[in-house]
Amino acid sequence: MARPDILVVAGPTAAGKTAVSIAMAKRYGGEVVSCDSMQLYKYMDIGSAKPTAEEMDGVPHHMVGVIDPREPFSVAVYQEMAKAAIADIVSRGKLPVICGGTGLYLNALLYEMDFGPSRRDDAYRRELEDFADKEGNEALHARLEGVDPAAAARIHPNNRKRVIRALEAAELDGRPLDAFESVRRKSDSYHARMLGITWDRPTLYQRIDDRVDQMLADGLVEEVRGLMDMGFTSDDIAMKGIGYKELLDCFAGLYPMEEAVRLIKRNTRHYAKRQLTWFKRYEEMVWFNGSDYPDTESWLEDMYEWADRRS
RNA sequence: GGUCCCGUAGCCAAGUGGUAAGGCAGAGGUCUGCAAAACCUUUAUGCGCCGGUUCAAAUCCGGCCGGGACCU
Repeated sequence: MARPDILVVAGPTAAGKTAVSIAMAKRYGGEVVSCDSMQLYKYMDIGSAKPTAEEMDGVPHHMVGVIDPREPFSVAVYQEMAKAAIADIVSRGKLPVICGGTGLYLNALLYEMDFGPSRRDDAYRRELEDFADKEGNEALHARLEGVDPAAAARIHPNNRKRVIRALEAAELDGRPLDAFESVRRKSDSYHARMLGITWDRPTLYQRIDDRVDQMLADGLVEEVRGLMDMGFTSDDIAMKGIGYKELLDCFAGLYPMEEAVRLIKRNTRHYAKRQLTWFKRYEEMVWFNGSDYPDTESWLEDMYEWADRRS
């Protein structure tokens, strides 16, 4: 049985992944599998820039609005669910179009990442957190050095989250993170064609600013208020998303609305930059820079041509 | 016209004689269970301009330019 082909559309936020992935799905008889850590959640529509029913234009979408923000979620769960969705699409003879903004989640599909049984232990994490508060980051890092020297060498002592996760894996799971490195290779489950979309930096940043303004005009404030009414607080993981956390802090009286908007734009720019750094690592990715084209049509035309050639 | 204060990176800003803190923005990067997260690296041969004093000046002196306050 031939490996199923999948098409990956990746790029920084606000580049236009949604429109491109839907256009691709329509042209090649595909269905979109979202690879986005925020669009997964229910009730968070405007702030996570979910495609509207109108935008979807009849193209089925998977992994969008399927998780309650209260549920614990992780990349391991994403991997399992997304792979099932891809298998389902392939079984129906359709093309899975992975629309990706979350690098780690994309890696979970493209690489042989074995997460094993769930070993997340919040109590243990808290214990390590307390230890670090009292003894310092260096002391925590030294503990890791004792059980998983390779991981300790890779993780900066200040990166407490990672140090704690590595300790959790080594001490609780008995499987040092370093063991995963050996299986860190390209997955042979899929033959992925990688399409990267981007813009010149100033244009991308302008698009981000404009989109944030649009989200506010579309009712982001009301959406966040609604989530607060449902009982969500800034402690909830899903509320750590850009646009949500700033507005929550604003409502809590930490700063005025004007400042919240400024922070949302700035944080989104930072995020876009990190995404770009992540996606640059995919050498097989072919980039299409929207700034090189006079209009969306010619931009898409070039992508179609590339896709036709590679098919 | 006079008196006083201020002028340090794109922005905020410390530094009052010994060879330019820090923060923000920007740029680059890391990445196997919170990833829209977390973390790392990097940014002034230069302190408004010109001259002087000194072994040594962002720091002291003089002049000029620019901004502000007050007085007439």
